[in-house]
Amino acid sequence: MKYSKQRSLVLSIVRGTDTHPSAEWVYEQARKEMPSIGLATVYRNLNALVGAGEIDRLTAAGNVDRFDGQLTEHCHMQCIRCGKLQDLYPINKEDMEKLRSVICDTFGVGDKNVRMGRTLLRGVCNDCLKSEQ
Amino acid sequence: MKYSKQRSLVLSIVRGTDTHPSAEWVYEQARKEMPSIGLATVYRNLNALVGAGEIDRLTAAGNVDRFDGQLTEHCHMQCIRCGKLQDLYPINKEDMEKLRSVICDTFGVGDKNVRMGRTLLRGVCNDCLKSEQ
DNA sequence: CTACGTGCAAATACTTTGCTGGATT
DNA sequence: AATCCAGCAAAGTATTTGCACGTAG
Repeated sequence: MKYSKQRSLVLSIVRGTDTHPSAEWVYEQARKEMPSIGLATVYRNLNALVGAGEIDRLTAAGNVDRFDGQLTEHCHMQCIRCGKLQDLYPINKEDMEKLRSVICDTFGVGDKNVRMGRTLLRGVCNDCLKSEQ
Repeated sequence: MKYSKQRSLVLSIVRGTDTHPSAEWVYEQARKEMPSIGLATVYRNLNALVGAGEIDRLTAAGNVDRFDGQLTEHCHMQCIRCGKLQDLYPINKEDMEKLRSVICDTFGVGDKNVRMGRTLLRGVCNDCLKSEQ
């Protein structure tokens, strides 16, 4: 893949944050550095980088697509009340493997079918649990 | 909530299939029974039924929103190659509870934070595994 | 040098909204 | 009777695409 200035910039922006940025946000950041960049270019590069496995795409109900450039494997969780996305890192790194095998056993699917780092857990976040009293 | 003829029809269509229909598909089915129904009405009713907890919304990368009216708790899995969605039912019903507690332990979140039936597992389906050789 | 990337504007796809009249409780 | 719902058309939002030019490898 050719790494144009624009593509490198988009990648470094997504890698440089853990806020799960939207395309629009990446575009705004990119314009600070390169005012002539176009929104379509940002979209095209986000798609190209997802395709190349350099970043991940997070698609979740009520949200525009978001992107994640963090390299260490982790899950995401979305609150079904407020829609908020958060990162979930396993307490012990090796537990991610164990978790996968429990999931595969539970549903009777093969170990190679599940990618924990791409999985979206959903539930109710602590803030929303509190306000539901 | 008032149950108009249109709303009841939309509900029965979503309840009557396990194919995770899109709004468009529900609309086409609904028109067979009630040709005057409008697409906006279908969207409004799908949203109302999701809000009332009568059906679930499935949002996944590369797909339009889909809906699920199946009442027994199950997970969904999306293939990260072809995008296909499938239902995952636990081999033993009570394993869903055990699975949830393993997940919560792994990430150090509370038991009430996770709703398995709303969670989207992701990975590679058997068909795609095969064709990747 | 050539394939691929860019910026712009227009197009697309899906979903929501405003309005006026109609149905439900 | 009062409130909520329907149908239609128009608007909105997020994202993609066509095209002529530019640039990385």
